[in-house]
Amino acid sequence: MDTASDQCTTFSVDAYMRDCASRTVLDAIANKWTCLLVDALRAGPVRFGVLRRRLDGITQKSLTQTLRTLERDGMVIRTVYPTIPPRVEYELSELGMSVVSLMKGIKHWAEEHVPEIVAARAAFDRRATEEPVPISTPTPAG
Amino acid sequence: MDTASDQCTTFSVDAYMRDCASRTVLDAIANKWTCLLVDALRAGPVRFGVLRRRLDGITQKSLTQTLRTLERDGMVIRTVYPTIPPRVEYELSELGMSVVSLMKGIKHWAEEHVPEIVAARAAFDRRATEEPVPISTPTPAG
DNA sequence: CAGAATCCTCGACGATACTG
DNA sequence: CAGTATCGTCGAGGATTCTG
Repeated sequence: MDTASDQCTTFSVDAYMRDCASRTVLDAIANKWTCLLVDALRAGPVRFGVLRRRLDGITQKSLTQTLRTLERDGMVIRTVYPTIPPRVEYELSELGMSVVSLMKGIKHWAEEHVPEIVAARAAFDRRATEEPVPISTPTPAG
Repeated sequence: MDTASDQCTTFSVDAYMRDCASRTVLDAIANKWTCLLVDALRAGPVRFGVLRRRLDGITQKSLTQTLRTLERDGMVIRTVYPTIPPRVEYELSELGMSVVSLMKGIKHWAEEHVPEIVAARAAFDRRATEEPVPISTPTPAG
């Protein structure tokens, strides 16, 4: 995507996997929980337990993992209050806020075009099911 | 993301997995080859073999699969010319063109912010490595 | 040429149990 | 409360072989 943005020549996979900025972003946000998590953090600092309840169905492991990854990516700030019992708060960094904007763009595109996608899938599956293999349909091609 | 876009209350995972438009889009384009493939199709109709050579490193299986998925999603149009040897051409539909726009937005955000992400990762990893577990470092907090 | 079919690996994610 | 540790599943994607 970066390698051949102007010209469509030959792609180098290795270079792509290393250098393509879009891949980095996609890999960072396309995970199962990342988008929901970022969304759940928009309103401000939240404690771990609250997040877990907010993202109904997430595992502690997945939540910890996703948060850790986002923290490593500089999108989430983790603050530990050394009290008993422990208390940890998570909030979006500036970069994290920017991710919200990015996701807003994706969401906008999605709401505009997902219906077409759904329709296309339905049509495709219908064709695949109904069409009992048109063996001899001599369509006089142009 | 859709379910709780205004209010951050409780998410229903099931509803999210079913209904969230953003998830549909992310799942559709975040695959390993999809972005590169769409990019490789931008210039116009291309034959299978050309695509395979253009996406250096892709397997026939992965290429076929990715193309089939994109076709099912209504983003790619597949045209078969019943000649011998067979000849199949792939091109972007209008929806596919729209995906290019979407990816352009993602790419823009990426080029703007990936450096920060990379830096954050480096800093995080450095901290994790160097810091030899500060067992008894009585830092007079505050 | 443009695939279909098969086998295999590997990482994401869930379930469960334990802890400071 | 906020995790860590361990095990198990499941699907994406690669490698290889075969075909109309």
